[in-house]
Amino acid sequence: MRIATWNVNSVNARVETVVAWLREHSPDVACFQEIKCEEHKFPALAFEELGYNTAVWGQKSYNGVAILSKFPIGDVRRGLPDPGEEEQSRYIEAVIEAPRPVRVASIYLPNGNPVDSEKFPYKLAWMERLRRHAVDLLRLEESLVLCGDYNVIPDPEDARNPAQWVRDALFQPESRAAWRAFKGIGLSEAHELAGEPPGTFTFWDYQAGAWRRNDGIRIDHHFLSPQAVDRFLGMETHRDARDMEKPSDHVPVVIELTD
DNA sequence: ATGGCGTCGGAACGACGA
Repeated sequence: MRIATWNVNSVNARVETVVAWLREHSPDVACFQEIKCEEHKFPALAFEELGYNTAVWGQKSYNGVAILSKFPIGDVRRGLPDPGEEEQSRYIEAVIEAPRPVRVASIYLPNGNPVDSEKFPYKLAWMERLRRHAVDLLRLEESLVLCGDYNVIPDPEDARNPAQWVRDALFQPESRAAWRAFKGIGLSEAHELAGEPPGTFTFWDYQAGAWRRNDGIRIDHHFLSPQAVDRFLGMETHRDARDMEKPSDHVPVVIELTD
């Protein structure tokens, strides 16, 4: 089973690009982030025509996450426990009802910039909520894949030019520590399991020729429970997608598990 | 160098992204 994560940067602005990529690569599951629309404006039909079921948690203009699956989708959860009053659409989880099921979450972690604003503590608090929920999920002892745009650059080797990120929320010591604490509850990172080399980036800014200069960062991650690690076969970071017509600024990352 | 570039809402340009 192949499971993709992709921050699509508006699913409606990008639908032709996204459909073209799905048609070519046909992952069993695709987790989207930043769909930037409410559920009634999600182009479900375009994906159903490719054989996907969909589960969506959207909001107007910003954020929004979705899960596409060629298998039936069950046990959908929208949002983390303990939501605030105006909870942003950043987390959706579901069970992919394959012969050997996998619980999958599509995660759009807050950016947190600027660091001296209320957005940075919001990011850190959200990461702690995610960590606590993941502890509960691990107790289920299932095949579990928590993937998405984590908006964290884990290590200097995950940026072409780490110095330009030192004042950025994505590379703050607190963000990186929260990322390690999350991983430390007993999750494994696909990037490490696959032995991807340094310089495997997943995001390049639209601005200033970042793609042309390969000025990228690695911020889109898959985390696996021990039961999913046992099924891990490999991964692909789809760098070529950054050269598609009307590309997202992120590229898809795909892991493969045994069926 | 906080700008570039892209998207949204709503009909100009500010908010937001990373």
